[in-house]
Amino acid sequence: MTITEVSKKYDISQDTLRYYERIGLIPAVNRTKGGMRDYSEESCGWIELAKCMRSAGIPIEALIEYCALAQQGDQTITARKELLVEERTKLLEKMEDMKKTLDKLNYKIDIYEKAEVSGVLSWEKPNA
Amino acid sequence: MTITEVSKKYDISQDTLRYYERIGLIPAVNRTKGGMRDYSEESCGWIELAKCMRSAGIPIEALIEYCALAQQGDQTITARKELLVEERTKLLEKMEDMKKTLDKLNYKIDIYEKAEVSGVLSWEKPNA
DNA sequence: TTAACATATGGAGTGCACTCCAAGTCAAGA
DNA sequence: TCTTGACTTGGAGTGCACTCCATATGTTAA
Repeated sequence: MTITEVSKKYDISQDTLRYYERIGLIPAVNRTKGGMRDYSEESCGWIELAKCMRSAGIPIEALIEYCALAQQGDQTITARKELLVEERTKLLEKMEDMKKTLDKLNYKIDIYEKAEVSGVLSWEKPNA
Repeated sequence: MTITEVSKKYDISQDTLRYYERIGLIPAVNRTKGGMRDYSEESCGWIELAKCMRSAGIPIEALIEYCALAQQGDQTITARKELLVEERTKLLEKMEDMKKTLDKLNYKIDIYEKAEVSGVLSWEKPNA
């Protein structure tokens, strides 16, 4: 696959794809004789993984380390697992924060909806 | 309350507290005759709200707009509600992304745990 | 009063994650 | 072959959200 195809398939800019490869967030991509990138099935797998992890805010640093470990073979299985467990813990914490914020948002939206009917907001607490 | 007290109470740096006020993410804080900040109960409510919203990644821009609207009185109730609804939608989308990532993380961790026992990882798919 | 410390301001600097650009190379159709 | 457009690299620039700094002024205990 060309970079244009991969870019469209995963909705990631070509600049970002090149950037990810340059910093080692994904392993080096195969090239044609001319030097153009030719994404294999496996490269696409890495792109998909990168997109998924980044969409959840997993830091670039952690993903670079994961990629480096993965390229060192089976003796890094434990290290990789620990890295993922650590990121999972952080992710769970973030999700809890977001749940709390969601509750607050729901509460405030509810108040505003009632206020739209009654016309006043005097009973709103700023920190509710 | 002094800025030091508020900083400790909400675990936000004094720099960040001043920054939030300067950019209008919270309304102006009362001052003593000498010009020092004297946080009221209401100011603390705003700080708490800011902390909660920011911890979920709600962008600064949106919070500045919300704060500006809130200071204009009851005629901005609908606008404020719409702003919150929009942010809630984005938050929900982010939470879904995170859920997907969590599932993938769980799946991969599970694979690594099994591999630790069997000693090989040959059956791992990169994009699983 | 005076030393020591807290707080004020405006502006510069940082870290992260892209994103854009210039200059050159490769590839495919007329 | 020539033109057009896709692709290459290294490096500079951007946007967001702080974070730090220098200098000055306020506050408090001795």
